Amino acid sequence: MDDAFQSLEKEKQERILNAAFKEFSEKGYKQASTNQIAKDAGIGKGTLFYYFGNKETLFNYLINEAFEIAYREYLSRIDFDETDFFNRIEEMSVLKWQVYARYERALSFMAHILMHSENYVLPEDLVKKRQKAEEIWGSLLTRNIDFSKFREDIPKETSLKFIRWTIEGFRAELEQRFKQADFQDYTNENLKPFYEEFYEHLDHLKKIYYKNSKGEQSKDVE
Amino acid sequence: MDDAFQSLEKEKQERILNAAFKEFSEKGYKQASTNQIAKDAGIGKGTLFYYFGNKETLFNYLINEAFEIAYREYLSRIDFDETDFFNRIEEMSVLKWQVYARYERALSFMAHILMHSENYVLPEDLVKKRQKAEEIWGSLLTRNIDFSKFREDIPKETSLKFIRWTIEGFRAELEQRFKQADFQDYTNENLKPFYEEFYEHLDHLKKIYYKNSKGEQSKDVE
DNA sequence: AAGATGATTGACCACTCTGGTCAGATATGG
DNA sequence: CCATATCTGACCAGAGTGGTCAATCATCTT
Repeated sequence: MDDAFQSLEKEKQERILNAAFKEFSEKGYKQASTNQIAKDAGIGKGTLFYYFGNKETLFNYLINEAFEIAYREYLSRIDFDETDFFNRIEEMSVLKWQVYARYERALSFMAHILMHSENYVLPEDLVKKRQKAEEIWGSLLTRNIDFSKFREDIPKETSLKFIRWTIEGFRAELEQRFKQADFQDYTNENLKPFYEEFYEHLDHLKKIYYKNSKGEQSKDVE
Repeated sequence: MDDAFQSLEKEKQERILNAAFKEFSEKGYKQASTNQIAKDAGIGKGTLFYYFGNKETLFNYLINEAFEIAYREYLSRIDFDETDFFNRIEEMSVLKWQVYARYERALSFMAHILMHSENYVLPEDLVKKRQKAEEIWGSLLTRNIDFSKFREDIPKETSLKFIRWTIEGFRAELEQRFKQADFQDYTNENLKPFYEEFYEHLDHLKKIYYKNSKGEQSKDVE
């Protein structure tokens, strides 16, 4: 059959895709080994080519799949009716962690190809998808946000960048910590302390970048 | 001679080291190709092995060299008598850019091996150097800093992290912009607009994270 | 039970690239 | 002119590459 791969049990599909996501995002297109992918997925090398024909087709399939996931599970779910900046960013972060827990490999793969986009020529039908995704992506933190709450003595765009960078820094630190501690089990239960840390940070950021309408700032000396 | 490499003109040494730095930091130890390094350095493959004997020795030489540079050109030059946090961070950043302009490849290489330290076993004499470097590194933004200037309503460690993350975010954005614009010429003249942007950011951060002794914050509405 | 068809495999292919060697060429200095 | 140090790329065995295919296995139909 032509789409033998589609007819597989979902679990097997996922095993194969994850193996491929992993290999490609770790080594890039050229250095990635189809042998390794097959071995990692627990199937024969011939089977892999039976499904996808050749390396390039597999790669394009992965790109499409990753974009599909990112859109379906993340971008399309943002609630643009939420106008408070910090509520929006909280919603985004929580959603992102959930997606990451479930589709870590796919998202790492996407991050890789976005980061090294110079090296890859996307097939035409994917270019549009990419543009649309980037458009939404870029508007996540700005569309329909109530910026009147922000302090006035710093340009709004600057505040926005600073907040984004701060949260990205926190995310990177978490990733580091997870890696170091061999963190595996991304259940909500296990993540609880990190969520609390995150909310604490959000509170501080709000204190910093929102207007201080109550004038609390001046209780200086301890 | 045994240290034929040391007797070369500095320029040739540097060409070879840079080629090696580049290859190793892009591909990692195993995937890096000695052929590529030789070609990139503009010397015969035999010559490379004449100098270093084998791949591993070359690699260890590079690690040592990178640490040497980081210490000599950066860590040892920080002025710990400067107690103002933002002056300290400004000094560090400027110094880092200078070093980066001159030793980009070596620093990227060091970043790579620090990032993937799980994969590499350092030779014993380097472990000590690494520890010492990390010790200094970790104290750059804390030792002999006057923390009484910071606002009191946010934990000092939190403020510190936030500032670090913000500046790291700015640095990452600059790197991105440079890459996109094929920026090559790291002369002070060319960097000027970016310096100005940086100082502006520093001012804003100071306004944000230092105590607001003059109570300026409340000039709200535009 | 026999046959047919699709799914799966790994040995195999031609080819590229690997780290490393070494006989010979070239440069240097006495 | 020799001796010694420097430098080279053809060459090596081995590993790994993407891709093929005859053979096996599994499932279903008749």
